[in-house]
Amino acid sequence: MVAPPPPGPQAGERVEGPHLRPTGAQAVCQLPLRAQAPHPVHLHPDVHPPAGGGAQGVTHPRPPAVQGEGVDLHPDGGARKANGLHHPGKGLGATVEQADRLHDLGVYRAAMSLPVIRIAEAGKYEGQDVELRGWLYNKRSSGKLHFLQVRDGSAIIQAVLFKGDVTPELFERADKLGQETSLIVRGTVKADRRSALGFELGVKDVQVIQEARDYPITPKEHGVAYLMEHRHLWLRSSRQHVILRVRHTIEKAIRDFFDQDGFTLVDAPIFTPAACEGTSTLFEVPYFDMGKAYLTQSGQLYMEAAAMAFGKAYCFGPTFRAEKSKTRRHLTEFWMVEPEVAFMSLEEDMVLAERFISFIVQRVLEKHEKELVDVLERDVSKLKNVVPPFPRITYTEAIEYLQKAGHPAKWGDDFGGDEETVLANQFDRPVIVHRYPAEMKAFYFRHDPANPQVALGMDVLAPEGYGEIIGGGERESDMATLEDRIQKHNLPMDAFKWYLDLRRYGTVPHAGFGLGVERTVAWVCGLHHVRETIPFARMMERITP
RNA sequence: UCCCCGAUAGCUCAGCUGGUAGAGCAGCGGACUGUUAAUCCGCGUGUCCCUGGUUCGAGUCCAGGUCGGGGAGCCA
Repeated sequence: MVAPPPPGPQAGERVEGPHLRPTGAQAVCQLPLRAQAPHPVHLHPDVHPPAGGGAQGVTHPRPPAVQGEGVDLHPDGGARKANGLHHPGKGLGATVEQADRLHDLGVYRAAMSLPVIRIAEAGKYEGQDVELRGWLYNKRSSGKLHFLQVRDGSAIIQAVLFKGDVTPELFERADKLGQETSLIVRGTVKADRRSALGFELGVKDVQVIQEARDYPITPKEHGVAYLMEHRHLWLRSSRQHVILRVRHTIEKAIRDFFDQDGFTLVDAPIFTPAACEGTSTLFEVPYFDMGKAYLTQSGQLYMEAAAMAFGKAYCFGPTFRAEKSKTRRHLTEFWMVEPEVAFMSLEEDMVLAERFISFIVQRVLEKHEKELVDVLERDVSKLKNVVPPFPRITYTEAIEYLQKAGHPAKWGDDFGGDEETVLANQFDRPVIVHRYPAEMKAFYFRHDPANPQVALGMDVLAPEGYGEIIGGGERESDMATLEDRIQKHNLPMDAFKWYLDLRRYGTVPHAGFGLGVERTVAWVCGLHHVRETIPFARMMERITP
């Protein structure tokens, strides 16, 4: 738990406007608008393949202003209200139209032999004419030239229009395009030191796919609540783009780590018959004639079965908690990865956890150090420390330390957020706290043979106040002991029959842990709140978008 | 469930001890051949969250409600 001086942006944080997002140029639901009499070299063969959806009537070459059914085309930006923004598909056979569009694009490419490239690889095409497909991120102008910032999901490039290089119609039109207008740009890649990317595009031609108006996320500040309402668009912003790419890298690193280490991915079920641990509040769902089922709060028990089958196994999936927690580190739906290993002790579990976390963090640094610094303003020196071994202290030592530091903690209490932060702040990398009072832990933890008062469990606390990112430990492998615990915890023995079978048929010592993906991403990125670490956050009072 | 804070223009906010609201940005029109949240000139914008109360008069004070933000407990 955490309640610390938030490292990242504060509660009232503002976030930038523009956006980013991958995906190819597709799903075009609006007829393209084209510059009249385009650049001589790059004439638009405004010839659609025999328009199957002839309803559009847009098969004529270069109409001055074509009116289709429900769709008006405007050669300039003057008549935007009529520009069909609000009825994209009206009167269109969308499928046919899309097909035409894609076919159409193919014709252009073939006819002009222009490579269609992603912006991130623009450097490979210096001096060449290329085609980019994307969205207008922002624009500026200065009299006789316009600067269009175009993004395609891979990066942003500045496309420069000189008045003398394009038709007057196109030049005027370009100045009126709204943010997030989808477009295709053709031009020459040029090296330029003034560009963040190192390259610019000298524009020869712009083809508008759909003209966007009044995009809600402007290049100015917005509140978090507003941005969360527009999460589906907020994903396009450069900040969100970095965060979700780091999440992607972390998820890939998780899979790579376990894959390289001989683990088998075994997916755990989402519907479960009862509370696995008997602790948290779960989401109930009706389940045919069998009464109620619950959304999983952990795949661990199933991973114990998997570990007995595969030796080393892990699951990686969503987890659900119905607790009414309104904090910056809680979601009702979050992702957790849970490895479980046969013949593994608590000590080895801690070694696995520190190797695992270090691997993830170093992988993120390899791939995203520049973005972490430039966009998220993360102090990466604190991440570079994250290498084994991690400091380890027992719960009892932690309590003693807190008491010396003047906290009213006593043995048997769980740590509050403040205490966790105080502990974590003593170290320059994650700290492992182990051997908690047995009573605080779930029934399946093995108790320490040297001191039955404590369970062989461990938590990994992230630095800088991010709190618990891993919880795990060694499981009870003795059947009689386990049966006894299930009874004492008042859990339904029936539901654990299969679980006890794991002890009946070839039981072995085993251990594992669970790592919360969102908290890990929040820590690595230095974010204030976990809601930014998942594409569409589910929280107590938010289920849309 | 409990505690604290907030709600004013499309967005972000200001609005003092009560006198019927105003900045920046966005939008629109114009200027500018190197802009980087471009700049400069001009234009428009309001159920001041809702209901009731106090008052000559409420954005402002009071009560209740709604919605949002943060925290506690619990967890990853």
